[in-house]
Amino acid sequence: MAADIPPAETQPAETQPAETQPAGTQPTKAPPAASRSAKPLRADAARNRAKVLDAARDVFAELGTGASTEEVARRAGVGIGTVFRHFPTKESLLEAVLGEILAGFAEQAKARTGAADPGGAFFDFFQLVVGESATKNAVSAELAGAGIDIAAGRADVRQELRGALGVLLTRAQEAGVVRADVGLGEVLALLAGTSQAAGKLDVATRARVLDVVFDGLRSQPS
Amino acid sequence: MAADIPPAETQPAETQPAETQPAGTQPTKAPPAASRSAKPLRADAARNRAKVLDAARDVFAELGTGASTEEVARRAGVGIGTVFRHFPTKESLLEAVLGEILAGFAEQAKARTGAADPGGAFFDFFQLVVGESATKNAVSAELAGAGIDIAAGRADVRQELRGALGVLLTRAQEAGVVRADVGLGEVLALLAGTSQAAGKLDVATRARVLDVVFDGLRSQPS
DNA sequence: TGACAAGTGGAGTGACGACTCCATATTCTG
DNA sequence: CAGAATATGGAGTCGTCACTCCACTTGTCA
Repeated sequence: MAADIPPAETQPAETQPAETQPAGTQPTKAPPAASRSAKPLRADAARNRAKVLDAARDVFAELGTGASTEEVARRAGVGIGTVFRHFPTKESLLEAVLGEILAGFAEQAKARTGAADPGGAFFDFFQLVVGESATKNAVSAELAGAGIDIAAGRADVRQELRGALGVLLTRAQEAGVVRADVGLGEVLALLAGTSQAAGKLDVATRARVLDVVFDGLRSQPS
Repeated sequence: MAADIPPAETQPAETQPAETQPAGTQPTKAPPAASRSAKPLRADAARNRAKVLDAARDVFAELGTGASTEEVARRAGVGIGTVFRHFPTKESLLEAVLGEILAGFAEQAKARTGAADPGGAFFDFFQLVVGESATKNAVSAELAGAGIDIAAGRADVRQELRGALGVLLTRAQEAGVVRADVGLGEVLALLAGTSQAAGKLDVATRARVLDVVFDGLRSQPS
């Protein structure tokens, strides 16, 4: 479960190299990157784009989303002009970063949809997200807060996440592990809130908080 | 002190959009809180200070803490100079607003410390804070997030809140209603996280989220 | 009531941030 | 390898914001 979010894969021009999809992932929404229609992007350009995205993730995580674009450029080792060439707006940069993070989560969720132990898969994923968010602090704060609206452009990614998490949740409920009266909305809220709070907690406290939330989510005997 | 808890708010919500108030408007809480020891403060000055604080609360709640000081001045119906006379720094303004909110919570918590039903008092307070925060949205986001550090100056108020909540928690635990293995830190994190998440939830979902958290906090039979 | 301290408003200042422009550099194509 | 297409960096523009300054108004007190 120590699966990191792969920071690689910045170039969306290709379809998933390999997907661990044990069962029934329909090609319904198959081409996720299809809409990136136009240009092949020159080699150095692609490289720089990736550098910027990487730097942006770090900078925003560290300094908050209020960090200046210039700081991102500096950290990426490129000029501001380059940053703006790839992301015409600071907002679009934020959106891209957020999108990448969400995509990572979505992938992790999907990888678990076929797990033998639905309850374990659900809680495991929940914990993973909270853990990740604790590190990426500021970004996830934004993720949990207003930032998620900013990322409205990545509606596709959000849908993907919601879908996968929905499956995880349903299966866990069908297995009788998670109480039946919570929906995706509640789980997402809990996930966001817990992630948000986890950021400034030590591991032990975080574990106890998670324990409380998990207990609340479990099917009650009564 | 074991009196009834008035459903009253932290502050009477007499929000009026008008900026130039007609004669006969009672400013909320003319003499600012308490222990403002030093200066006698002229009558109109006190009035303006209150207007600014009020406006600031609204503005920051509505537009986020990024809202400009000028907007606060406008909303309060005073000049920017006046705002800065009372709060020499934007940060100090934020601090004052946050301090007021926290003080309100602390008061509510204290009012419940002697309640006959410790469990009820604890959960009731928790719910109250979450509900308030949902309205005051942006401010509480800040409260839950980095903003709480900004308000470091109001350490006294924070301590007060912690103290009162601590009593509430302990009593609820002694009554066997709340599980014994959570501490103030966990509760505060849960409170902050839930408040944060509650902001953009409809009432029904919010209620269900609270239900989950409360169940998690309750003493487990196992 | 008059005089003085306290308070006020808002134009002005300096800093900083997002975003533009373009001369120059790098990659690609035939 | 030449030329076209693309991409780059960073100085410069424009707007906004926190905060200052001070001529003027208002409250207070003898």
